[in-house]
Amino acid sequence: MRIASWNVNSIKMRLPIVCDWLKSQSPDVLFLQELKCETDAFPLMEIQGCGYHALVKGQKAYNGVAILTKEPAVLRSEALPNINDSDEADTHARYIEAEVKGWIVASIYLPNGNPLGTEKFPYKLRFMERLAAQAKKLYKEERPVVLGGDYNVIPVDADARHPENWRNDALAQPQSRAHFNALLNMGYADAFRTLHPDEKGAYTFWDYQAGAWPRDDGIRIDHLLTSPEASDKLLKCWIDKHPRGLEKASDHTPIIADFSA
DNA sequence: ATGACATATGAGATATGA
Repeated sequence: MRIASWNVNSIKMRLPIVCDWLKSQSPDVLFLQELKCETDAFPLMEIQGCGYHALVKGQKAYNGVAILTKEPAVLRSEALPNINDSDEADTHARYIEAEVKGWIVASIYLPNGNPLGTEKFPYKLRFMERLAAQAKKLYKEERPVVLGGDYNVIPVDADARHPENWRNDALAQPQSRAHFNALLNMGYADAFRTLHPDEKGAYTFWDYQAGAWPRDDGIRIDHLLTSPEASDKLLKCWIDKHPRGLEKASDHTPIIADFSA
């Protein structure tokens, strides 16, 4: 079982790169984020032409998530539940959950949360609370679960080339990290860190601006979190930097994990 | 340094990203 995640920053702009990557890496499951198109505008025919099924939760202009699978998948959810009935409905397309080959998988586009001091940061933290509640529910099913996506969290300073540049950023705030750690503390594993505990310079995002990519000024914010039943099967986890160097690249690059059976 | 890039929207600038 090969499961990957990639924030493509517009599926329409990235379609040729994504199709090439599907053919070369042949993942069983690929989580996509930042589709930036409505569900009906998703290039379904082209993806099917690459040999994949797609479950899509789109939205006009922003956000948008999908789960691509070789085998047909069954949709489980298109949004995180609210914790309190009084909470207003979340209109952002940031979560989609499915079952495929006995695995529970979810593609997550966690809010960025910047700038601090605006309503965007508490929205990020509330979203993370709702994610934790859903993660706990899935954990109790005692099945292989992979929660993958753009978490928009730099877990520790070692996950940034220049951590000092992120001190006042929502991605590295103690509250953001605490919510991320809550997922680990309830028993999910950060697949990449589990297999590469001391590796430095492992990044999944490089800004378009100021030559961040050629200077390797990156951060690790795309993660695959695995339940114990999935962690037990984890064989390999790596970041494929190649797509970030292509013409018309996304600012994120894929993270991939291989599991036994 | 609220800038540089990139993308979507809509048809010119503005919102969003991280």
